[in-house]
Amino acid sequence: MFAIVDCDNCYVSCERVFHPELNGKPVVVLSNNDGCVVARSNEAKMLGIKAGMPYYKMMEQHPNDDIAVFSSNYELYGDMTDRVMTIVRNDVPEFYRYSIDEGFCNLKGLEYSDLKAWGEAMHKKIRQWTGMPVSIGIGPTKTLAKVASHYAKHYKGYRHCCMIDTQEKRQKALVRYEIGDVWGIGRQYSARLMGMGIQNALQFADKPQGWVRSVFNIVVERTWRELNGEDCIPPEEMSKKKSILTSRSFPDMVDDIDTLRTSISNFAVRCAEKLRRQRSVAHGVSVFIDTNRFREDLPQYWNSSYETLLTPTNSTQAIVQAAFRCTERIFRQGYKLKRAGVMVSDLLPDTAIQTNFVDYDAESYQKQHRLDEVIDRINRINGSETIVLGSQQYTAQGGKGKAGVFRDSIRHEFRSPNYTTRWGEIPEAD
DNA sequence: TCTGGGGTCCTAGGACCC
DNA sequence: TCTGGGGTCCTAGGACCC
Repeated sequence: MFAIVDCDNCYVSCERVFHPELNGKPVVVLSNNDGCVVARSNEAKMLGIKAGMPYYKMMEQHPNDDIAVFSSNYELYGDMTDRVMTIVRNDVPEFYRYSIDEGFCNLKGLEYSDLKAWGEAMHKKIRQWTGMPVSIGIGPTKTLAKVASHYAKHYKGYRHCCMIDTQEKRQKALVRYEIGDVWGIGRQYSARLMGMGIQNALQFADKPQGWVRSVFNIVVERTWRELNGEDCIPPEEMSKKKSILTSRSFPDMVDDIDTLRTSISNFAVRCAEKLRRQRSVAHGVSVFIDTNRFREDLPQYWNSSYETLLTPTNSTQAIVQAAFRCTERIFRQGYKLKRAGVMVSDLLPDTAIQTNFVDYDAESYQKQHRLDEVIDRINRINGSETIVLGSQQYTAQGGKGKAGVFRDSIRHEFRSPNYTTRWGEIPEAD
């Protein structure tokens, strides 16, 4: 049997831990730049606020509703959810983190204990120790566990834990489950399935396997098998990433290369840090830039550029320089850019670097490596961006540009403090 | 005025090889 | 008029997830 532990309205719940007066009230958390609604409390959902709705539209549509609004604070959410997942990990034979707010447990060996009681106790413990409300679904496959967690979340009677462990329970759960809510069935597939008269998960699961395979593909077929009780999604302990992307939308549009380079530099530095954290090196670096697709009145331009590095690396300097070269190749005068990003790909373990004869210089390589290590350590202890490259802090707009004070150019007007990681710090005092 | 930021896997088709 | 039969690798695009 598998269990999934899933934080309820994760980001909202993190904020509420430090604002208990907001329990029972509508609360939303916004994406970067305070752009879209990315998390909603149940009360906010009941007001009809949709996920992904632009913040300004929410304000237009709800001028008189008393809605608490937070900018996203990933440092806080990351730390809170780490605590939750640690509690679970320490209590089960096998655990893997699936996303920031979910983790799967393999409960093998516990089959003869009362798993439902285990789930209820787990919920209680997490709530007590961290303040985070979670829902727990248990089933013979991960997809069925997901179905179960949906019921745990929406029906009080389950006391935060629902288990599918018999055929009758499976059928009862699936017949009332919309096809589009099934894990692995997204918008496109559910539209097609509905067109064929398949509304709920049981109708889908009852179709012949060969039909599913021939009309769709092996991915959808795998979901079908899971719904029929066959475990076939491999655990994949979120091992190392195969590519790493750092990208942002700009709060204001960018049309000069110096400002763009500053952002690209920041993104490349983040990519290099993430590479080193997972002990990988990258063979490829790419950069993309994009105008604002919502502004049909402005000329549109998007492009990307990729380059292969002679020697795979995770050195900040090498990756920033490659990203700069990519940027030069695609930047065009006269376009207002809204978004850009840096991606490192073709990742390899840092233990197996295939060096290149032409440009490999062991001494400077070692030097750079030690420098990166020291900077990582300082930034880990003192907070990220304690030390930055010169190229990261150019500010054309100037303004707050106190020398040596690096600020990312992201709007987050309603950000809460990093309660659990940096006491006393007031982010974005200005 | 104002619209996020990450990832994964699969498939079809083209280039290229013998 | 009629023009083989395999392979592999890479890429772009499309689907999905959170």
